[in-house]
Amino acid sequence: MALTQASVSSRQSGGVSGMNQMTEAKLWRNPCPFSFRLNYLAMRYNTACYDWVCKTEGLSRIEYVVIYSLALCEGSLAKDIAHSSGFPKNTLSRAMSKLEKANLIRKHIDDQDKRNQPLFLTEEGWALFHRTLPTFENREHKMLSGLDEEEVKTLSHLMAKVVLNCAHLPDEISEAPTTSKPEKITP
Amino acid sequence: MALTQASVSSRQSGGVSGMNQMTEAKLWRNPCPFSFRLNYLAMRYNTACYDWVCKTEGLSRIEYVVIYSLALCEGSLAKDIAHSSGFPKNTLSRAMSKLEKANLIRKHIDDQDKRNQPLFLTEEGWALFHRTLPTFENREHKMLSGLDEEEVKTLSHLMAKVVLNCAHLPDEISEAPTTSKPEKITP
DNA sequence: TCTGTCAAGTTCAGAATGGAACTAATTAAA
DNA sequence: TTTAATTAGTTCCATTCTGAACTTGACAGA
Repeated sequence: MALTQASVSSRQSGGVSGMNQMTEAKLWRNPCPFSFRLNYLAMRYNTACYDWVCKTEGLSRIEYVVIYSLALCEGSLAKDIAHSSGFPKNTLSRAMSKLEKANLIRKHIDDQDKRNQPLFLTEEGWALFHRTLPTFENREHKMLSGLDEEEVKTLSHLMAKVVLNCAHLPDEISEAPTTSKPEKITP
Repeated sequence: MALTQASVSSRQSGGVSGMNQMTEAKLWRNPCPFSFRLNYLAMRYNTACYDWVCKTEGLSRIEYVVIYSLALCEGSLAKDIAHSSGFPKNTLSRAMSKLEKANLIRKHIDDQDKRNQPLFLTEEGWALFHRTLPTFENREHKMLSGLDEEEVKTLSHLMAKVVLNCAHLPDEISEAPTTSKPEKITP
């Protein structure tokens, strides 16, 4: 990836951090600084980790997300994974077929409601999870290594708070653009 | 999206927040809680905003990212956008052709180095940016509405710190899995 | 027990994606 | 100089993704 050497040209290098000027701009004079930081950090985490898991285990991002999700919550349904990860259900359906063929997960059938297919990791699935987890933990740990213990706690707490708040937001933004409200058309 | 009604079945509902059990698990007993919160929040922001911009302006996520990036830093090159956004350069190349045809951006030629194509917004590009920005700002604002002013400041500060720290991390994870180091094989 | 509605998951065809090979320009080395 | 290596950006095409339609099952109301 990049952000290492700043191009020294008419667009002078960023200065402070050795980042290129655009990344500096997005960090420090961005009308949506929070969203940029989220996306940037997610990208720095995901690219490294999922490239690695693809190389070492031959699993795509979504396939690994299924394994990981089941490790945290066995017996869940495909739709639960869809909801917590944001992937569409047909993409998940494909991932799960592959994982089942690879004998990493198993589908059960819920006799209460035969539409449901509670999912479970096989022994091989658990083994894969346990041998890959340290790399993911390690990347997260390295990303946070610039913060002291107290700061990590604060950050965790605040982000959890935002996640909870987020659950109440509508999924879709209503058509109307955010023009200043047309109340008080005439005083 | 979801997280609204928890499925009340053998997998009992999450409790606290009205989220489904899997999302609760990923929030509260996840070995990588930070990464999940990042990805989840990014997803909640991106899905809503980019679906909206697609519906109202007919631009894909990456196309809008180009517009937004240039609004923050005109005269940048395609590779700068690639670096700060994580999209591959061929995908960007395609996006830029479309934006140029739509008369939203313009490519100049750097006479110092003819490989470079500094990019600029046209008047129409600026107009599009200005009429769409409020929706993005608004979504960010709503996501953070559960925090008070002081907390938002702290969160911003800590995330910026993590971004800066991240710039030094390697892009790729070395092949070797994170086994305990083989030092001191025999005492 | 129909009949209509909704939910979970699958299938499929058209669209989007991105790795690899390419062009063109620049710089470094011989 | 020539030659090799590097960089910005483009093109190609096999793979992957995803919206929409579909299947199957559950269930509410008449």
